[in-house]
Amino acid sequence: MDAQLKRGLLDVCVLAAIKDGDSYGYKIIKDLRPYIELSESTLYTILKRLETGGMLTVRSAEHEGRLRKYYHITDAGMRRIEEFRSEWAEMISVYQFVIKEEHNG
Amino acid sequence: MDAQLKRGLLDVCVLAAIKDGDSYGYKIIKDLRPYIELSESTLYTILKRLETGGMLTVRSAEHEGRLRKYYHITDAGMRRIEEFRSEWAEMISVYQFVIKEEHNG
DNA sequence: AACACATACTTCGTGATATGATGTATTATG
DNA sequence: CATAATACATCATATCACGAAGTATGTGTT
Repeated sequence: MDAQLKRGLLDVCVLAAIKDGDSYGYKIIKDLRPYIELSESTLYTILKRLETGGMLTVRSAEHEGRLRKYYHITDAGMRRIEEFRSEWAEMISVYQFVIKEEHNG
Repeated sequence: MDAQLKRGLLDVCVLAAIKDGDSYGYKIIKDLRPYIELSESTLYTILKRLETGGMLTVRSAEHEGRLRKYYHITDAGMRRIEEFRSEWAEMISVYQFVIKEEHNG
């Protein structure tokens, strides 16, 4: 997908990936892969931003010797997803304007 | 609308604004206003980028003493709009993932 | 005449951000 | 024992939207 189009979706996709249960970086990337591709550097940047913005909280846990950081969505994060629903309506209106055909007789 | 969400739409909106007839900067802003808000500095940046990318051509003309630069969409520009239609399908799939509800019994 | 406002395009600096490259460390697989 | 997969971290870079400020002309108001 076009890099610019992705920009508005990434944050909310990451939130959606943890909204039904805590998850961690590597898993989030794999879960999102069917819908949207993102690299590790991109994801960790996003996770940091979402944490700073109070959209999620982090907890470190050891899993089979390896460190894992589990991300948990907050109320603000859930509200962000709801907000996206409203924004989608605007998106549709823009989409329809873009693909609108002129009447040619 | 969210600034990041706009990013993927702006280029294609500007193309759509000239696809049914040549237009100029100030008019494009007004025509797009009901759908998406953009400032002059943003628009002229976009127009320059689209010109460089071969999506449109420019022609200067005087209109009542004032300079106007009319923008004309190219075949590549039209193809960009068609491409957006395909991207939209991906967008919908992302949207559905984001708003999907878990089955809670 | 003086002033505000709309039209019309231009340039500059800044902040946000996606991404590749690179690094560290452990476990699993052949 | 080498390779891949897992897992997180940091840095430099390029793209880009946008506010601010500037130049210039026409229109409307008092």
